[in-house]
Amino acid sequence: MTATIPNLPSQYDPVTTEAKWQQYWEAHQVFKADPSRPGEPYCVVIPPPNVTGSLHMGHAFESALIDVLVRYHRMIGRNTLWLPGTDHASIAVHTMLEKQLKTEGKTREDLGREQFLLRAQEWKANSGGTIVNQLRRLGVSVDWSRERFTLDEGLSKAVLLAFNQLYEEGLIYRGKYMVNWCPATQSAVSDLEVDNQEVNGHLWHFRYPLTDGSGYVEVATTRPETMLGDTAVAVNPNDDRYKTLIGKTLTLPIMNREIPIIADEYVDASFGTGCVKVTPAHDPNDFEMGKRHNLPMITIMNKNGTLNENAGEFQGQDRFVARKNVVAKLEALGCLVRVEDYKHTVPYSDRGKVPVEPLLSTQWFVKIEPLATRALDFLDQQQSPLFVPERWTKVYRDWLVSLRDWCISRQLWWGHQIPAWYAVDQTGGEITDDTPFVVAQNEAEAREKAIAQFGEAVQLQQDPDVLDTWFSSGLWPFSTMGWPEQTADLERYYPTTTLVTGFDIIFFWVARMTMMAGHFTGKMPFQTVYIHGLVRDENNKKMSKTSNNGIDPLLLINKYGTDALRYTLVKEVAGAGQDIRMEYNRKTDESATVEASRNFTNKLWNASRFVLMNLAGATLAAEPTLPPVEQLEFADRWIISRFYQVTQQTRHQIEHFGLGEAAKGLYEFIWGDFCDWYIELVKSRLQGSDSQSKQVAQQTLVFVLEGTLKLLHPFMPHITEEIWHTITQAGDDRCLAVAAYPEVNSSLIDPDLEHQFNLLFETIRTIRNLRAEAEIKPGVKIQAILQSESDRERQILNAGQTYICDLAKVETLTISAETSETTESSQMVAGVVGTVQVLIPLAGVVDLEALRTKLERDLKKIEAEVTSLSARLNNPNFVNKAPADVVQTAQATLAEAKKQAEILEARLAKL
RNA sequence: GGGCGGUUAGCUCAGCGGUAGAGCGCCUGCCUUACAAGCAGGAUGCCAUAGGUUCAAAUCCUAUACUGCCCA
Repeated sequence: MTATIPNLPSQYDPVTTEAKWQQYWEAHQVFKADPSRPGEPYCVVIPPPNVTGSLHMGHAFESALIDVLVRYHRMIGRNTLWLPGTDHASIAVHTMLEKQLKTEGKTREDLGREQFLLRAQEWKANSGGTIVNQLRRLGVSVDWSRERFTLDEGLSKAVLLAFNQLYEEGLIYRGKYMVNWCPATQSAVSDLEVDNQEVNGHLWHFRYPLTDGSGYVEVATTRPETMLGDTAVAVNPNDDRYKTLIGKTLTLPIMNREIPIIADEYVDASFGTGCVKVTPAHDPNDFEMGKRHNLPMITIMNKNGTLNENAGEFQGQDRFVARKNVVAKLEALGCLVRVEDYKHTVPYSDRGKVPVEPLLSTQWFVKIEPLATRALDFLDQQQSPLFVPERWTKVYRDWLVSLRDWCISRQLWWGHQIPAWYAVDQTGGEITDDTPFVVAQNEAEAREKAIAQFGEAVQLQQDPDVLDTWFSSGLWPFSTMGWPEQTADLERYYPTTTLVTGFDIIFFWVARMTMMAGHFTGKMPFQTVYIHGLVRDENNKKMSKTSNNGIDPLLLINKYGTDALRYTLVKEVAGAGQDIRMEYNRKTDESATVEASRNFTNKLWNASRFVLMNLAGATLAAEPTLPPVEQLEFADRWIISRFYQVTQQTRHQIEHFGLGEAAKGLYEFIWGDFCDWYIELVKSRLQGSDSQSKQVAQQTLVFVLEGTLKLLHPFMPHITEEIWHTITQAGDDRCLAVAAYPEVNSSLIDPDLEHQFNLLFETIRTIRNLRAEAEIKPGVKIQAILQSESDRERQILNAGQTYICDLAKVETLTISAETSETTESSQMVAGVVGTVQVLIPLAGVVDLEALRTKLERDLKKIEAEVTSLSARLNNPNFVNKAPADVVQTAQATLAEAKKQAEILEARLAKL
């Protein structure tokens, strides 16, 4: 459309280019979804990062994967929405703020709930945008106009409704159960927030005397202080050693409490002495046993981890101090038998980083079984959702089968406050375990309900606790689209198409979403769950905050560019679901793998420069087209065939989540086929005088380059957008991000042609190799003789004559069927490709010994091939049982190898 | 203890029934007017070990070893 050919700067500059296009896409609302537009919907919701977090390699990796999928589907015409947002990370923010307060010598109680929340909001306002802005630097194609936050008004409404509905259906209940108590954050945490760590501890053996003075039993424990709360000792009913003791009582040392010896199947007779102390209020298994045997449940601990009044003389001591003191006391009483070193697992609080205490406490729970059953039905009857890779299905399934009820209350302030109001006037103005309550969507409704139940004078107080963050995250795929309102978005984009997330979050998040979605929407929230691995550091360690081994993606982005980093991450993911390792030098902030990708961007940049620099006299079309097919030359047809092949492969790979393979395929096409071969093949035409040939080459270059930019765009959005605008002279109104992805034109795919080119390339390589070995200077033009008895080979070589001459620097090329007098000479170096004998005459000295060595080496290789192939073909089992085409290929290969051996032998004979 | 991965060139990893590949690194020669972040050529592997299935195994099966992860 213009005669002025723009020029690109000599080096690609990612920093300014990337910022430019990120601003452009956002300003032009390129990724804003419109439910009223046509096209099959393609929708992804972002796995919401913590609002207060900052970008780490995991986000970069996951976002890169999602962006490839989303950009691809947008380009193939799907009505696409990628919805971004963040979650409020209740415990993380809470502990962070408490730490901050501590440095000021304050507690949250000093501040009060209102002030504390103000502070939290302030903090969120200041640092909450960090991760979102960092995500922008990845160039993700999200719809920012739909950004959501789990504490938003809309999402909070969804949480309220969900809670109320589940409560009314009897799926949420309040009760006194054993929970994981984190003394550091002083909150209950769910089973999932507990991390079992192996520690080198001790096993203390104690002696408890029988009350009747007839002896004693020996018990062992890793937590001696809990003995203060023991209310029984249990043995296995089939354990002959203790059968006679069942029903007798013991006197608990220190506390001098009389406790029974009970029989319970739970006890493993082969472990330790076969006698187990039972502390129902401080151990989950003991709790169950206590319930079975109606044992008293004595809580000996305060919520901050110190012992309470039930611990007698140890009251007020921290649990670990008390542990030492209890042991000392038992020793003084003569009840300590022995102490052994013992490796065992201790549950730690994920957030608090201290051992959790199993504690009997009143909390809110979600009854999981009906929800899990629903999700399981979807999985078993409709294979929904589909996991990629498939093996994660089992992980997901096993989890749903073995779920325990979900403790959802947290004794924290930052989050969704539990919508339950207590009639505190009924219990002396305080919330106790027995205070009656109503559950409602708001205080007014609660009052109405409460008045109906308790009369006008009722005094209400809302539950001070908040909900587990995952309760709101579980609603994410539909709450973000406006649920419970029937919005256009919900109608159009829900259920979402694909969820992309790490396997570490299948339990936390994926299962909770499917359970919640199954219950509230009657559908699975996504069709496919694409599970990726984790990013590991250079020592193969998982990157995490606690190990402090994270690599800041922004450092790499600043150094190599977003496209290079993204491409590296995607390329590495070939074996889907596999962890990827980041190779990285912490001293220099360099990464060889990212550098390689950066080099690739530069290669693409310079190939594009080359194309533009050679368009003199040509016009740039807004939509490049192919030259008329009949004008296409040999090489043009070849690159076009390759282009459509790679188009087909790329589309297929992306559709099947083979993102790494797709990325690698494009790399090979661009660097190998397009740059190393096609550009080199057309250089002489571009400088030549045949104007039609020149024009066809120009047009083909532009066509293939433009199509390739489209193919590559989902992987490297910025550089492709930049180059595309230059070569298509697109104005502000068009952009590559919403251009149509190339379609496959299979009529132009020509495998036979590609084979022919392989022979040409091999011939060129052989000549180059011979030149190098003969130490012919790179600039020197030479004479070459190609001799083959095969008509077809000669035909191909003839068609590619100029290519061979150009690329192998051959001045005089002779292609013949027969050996001639000149070829009989020993004054030439020789090689073989296919059944073509490649000969380069050397005026003067040929190092005959060197040549002989080379030929013998080649011959040896080929003879080995002949031997193995012959052996195979002489085996009747192979010929009879192997598929015909395999046998045929083997025969053809053998024939060729024999011919090659023959040629080499003849050559050797001439020396 | 149960489950799931991984083990292929010096390094990072592809390949997953037809006889081994890439990038980086290494060696040699080149500033050939797109690119030295580059070009051309080259070397390098008992595909962890042992059995088995098959005409044929890096590839499928069974053990073993080492290694990582998840769950108790």
